[in-house]
Amino acid sequence: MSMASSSFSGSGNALMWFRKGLRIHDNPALECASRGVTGGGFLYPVFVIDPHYMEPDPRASSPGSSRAGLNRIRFLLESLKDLDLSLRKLGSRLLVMKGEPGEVLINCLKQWNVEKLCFEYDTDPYYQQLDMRVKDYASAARIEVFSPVSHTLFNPADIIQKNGGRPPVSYQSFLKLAGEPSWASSPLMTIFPSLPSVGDVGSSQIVEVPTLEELGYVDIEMGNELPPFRGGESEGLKRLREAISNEKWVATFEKPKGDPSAFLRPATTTLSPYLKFGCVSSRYFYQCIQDVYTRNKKHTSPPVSLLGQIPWNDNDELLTVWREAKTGYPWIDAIMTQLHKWGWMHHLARHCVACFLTRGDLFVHWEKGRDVFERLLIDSDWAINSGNWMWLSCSSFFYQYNRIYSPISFGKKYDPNGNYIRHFLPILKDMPKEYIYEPWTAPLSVQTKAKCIIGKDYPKPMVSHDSASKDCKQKLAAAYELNKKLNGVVSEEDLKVLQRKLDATCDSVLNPVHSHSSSGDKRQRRS
DNA sequence: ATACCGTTGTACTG
DNA sequence: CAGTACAACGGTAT
Repeated sequence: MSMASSSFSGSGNALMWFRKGLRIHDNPALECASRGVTGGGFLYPVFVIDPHYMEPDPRASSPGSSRAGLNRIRFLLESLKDLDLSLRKLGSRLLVMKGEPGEVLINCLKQWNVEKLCFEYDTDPYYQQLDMRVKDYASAARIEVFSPVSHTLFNPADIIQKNGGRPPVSYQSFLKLAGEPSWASSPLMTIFPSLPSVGDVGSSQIVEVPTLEELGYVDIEMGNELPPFRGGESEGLKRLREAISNEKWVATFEKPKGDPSAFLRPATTTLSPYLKFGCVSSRYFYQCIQDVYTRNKKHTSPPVSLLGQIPWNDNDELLTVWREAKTGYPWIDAIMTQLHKWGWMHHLARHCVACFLTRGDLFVHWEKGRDVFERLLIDSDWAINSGNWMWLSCSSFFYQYNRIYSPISFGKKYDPNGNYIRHFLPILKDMPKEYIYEPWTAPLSVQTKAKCIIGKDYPKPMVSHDSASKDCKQKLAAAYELNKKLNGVVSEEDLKVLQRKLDATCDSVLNPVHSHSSSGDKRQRRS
């Protein structure tokens, strides 16, 4: 059938479904929806509040819903508020509705006589499923669907296709396959003088962007530290402009050299939450950086087969201690506290806690850690988060398992005084810097003076890093060896046998350290 | 088959 | 602060 003839004689109405991509600038779906309105038709900009994502879950391990921590929900609400404001300036508004998104959307399509549906393509498994349902309905109802790839610089499907149907498993091969984005030198900023108006919404229940209280978050402790990130396109673009205004900083930026303990003024752009929700377009961000590179010729440059083959522990107690920031290693616990309070940490800080949970010390499955990050980070993205956990746990992409982050010395080299720890773990704020990374080594008199008795006010280390990390290395070596021997085909039974064998030899995880040895006398090494 | 390389280790030395 | 030894993986190019 012909789309042109149907829209000629039809309503001319279009529906823009916002999920991520909460912005006006460089928004191909919004642009298409706006252009798609014909002959006095209307544009319906919609956001659906999904109770599973937004409503309090009293059984969750920390404030928030079952799927999202409070900080991310707050960020999302702020972003929606800003989007609504921007739409109103253009003569439109955001139509906020509550309910199961698929159901709500299909109902809207029916009621409002929509001929064109536009929404950004999303690779998140949750949206893959939802979008399939909505698309199926739309095609049956002869509604035109436009779902562009605009959240990411590249279409993942293109990369996989170029690689012969398989995802690349090294960063170098990914870079090579990706190349230069096709839109790299075309203008992306869309300036809308105005948007088509919103039509009659019939019997649909439209609400204002809710507050946290209206969503049922009534018991939020006030006076608690708020994350220093306000959601929304306006704030995101402001931060982007600030970041790129220092061209020398942009041109010489080297990610591994950033200071993970910097929190008063973080060492990166901190644009990740804005990119995650699409408040800032990743493509526009890319172009801004390219512009700086053009003006600064000398600049820095950028970097699945093993799933389930590593015999990870299935120990939820270890996971809980890690999640609740009670490992007894101040550097690790401070980072986990920042995760709870801010929903954001420096990427190297994320490395430290991810390594500690998985291949470095506790040997807990990376998926457990991923799920904690997925819920609590305000910038968590399903693919990036999963990929990074595979990377850090040496499950894919990265395999040098002997390179383990020390929960003591890694942080110390950036922040010898321990200011970061003092800020996020105030119980340790009076601990002398000689002991702040290893407070269990402080003499009792020092602990008393610092008003922090280890084992009472702050926990003893849950494991000895020295022996735990040795065990982890041994386990990974055994897993890799088995994997090689069996040519990558490891059965559940093989894994169980390996697990039993390793449990017999490695038991440090069950034996917390009690020694008060100082850091200087652990030099014994044998091979 | 082999050599080289890899987004971001640690600990010691001069 | 740069250079080195340590131990040593899989992917990729030749």
